[in-house]
Amino acid sequence: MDHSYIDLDEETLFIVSQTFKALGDPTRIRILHLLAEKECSVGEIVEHLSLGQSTVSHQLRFLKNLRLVKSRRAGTSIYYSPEDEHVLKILEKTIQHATHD
Amino acid sequence: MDHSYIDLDEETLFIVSQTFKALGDPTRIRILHLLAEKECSVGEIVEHLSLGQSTVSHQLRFLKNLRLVKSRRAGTSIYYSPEDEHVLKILEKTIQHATHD
DNA sequence: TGCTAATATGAGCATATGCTCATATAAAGG
DNA sequence: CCTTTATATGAGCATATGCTCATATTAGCA
Repeated sequence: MDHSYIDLDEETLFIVSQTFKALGDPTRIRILHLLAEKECSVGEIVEHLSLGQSTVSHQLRFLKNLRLVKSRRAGTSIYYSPEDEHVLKILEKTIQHATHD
Repeated sequence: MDHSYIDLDEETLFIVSQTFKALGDPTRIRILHLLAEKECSVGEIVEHLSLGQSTVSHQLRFLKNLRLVKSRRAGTSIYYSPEDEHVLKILEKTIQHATHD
């Protein structure tokens, strides 16, 4: 029997699974897809997507911890935008794929 | 305020999130990554990845329901291989991305 | 037809996830 | 400073997820 297959190391596995987990939730997909179109404040996300303020804040923290979004302050508002181009492209391509099939 | 943004429809959201959820688990990533290299029977997956037989069977059913893998019978063994090229490419690219950075 | 090997399935359990409610923090303006 | 507006955070709860154990199913073979 052949045992030459080299498994993925634990760190790679962790990074990759975390990344896809981030994309595996409808709320986060909606947020990222919106931010792909334009930078938004928390309040704008809440309005556009009809979500609770707390929900959005929690999910943004999640996405920020994974460096998928970044933020900047403008007065009392905080504006979010995508940070990881690679992940964003994957998301948008998969949405295209799901839509046009 | 501008409300012209068009949200993703529910079905697209479901398909996309399900797809990424499938890739969001280390065990399934390992299985798919192995199958990307070569078609394997359930027993071979169990051996290569040191997983429980039941665990592998359950995850394969999950992946098959999403049409990410297909199977063929050969005697008492059942051989699995990837079915969705698009998803497989995304996985492999993301692994590359995580590895070489 | 029994027996064995390979795979599938269901129940049960522990942990993870995502939401809501309430409250905390932070900045701007009077 | 004090209030208002915007955002963040923590606790609690319901559901989802992934594993293990036991058992069922299926195909090959004596």
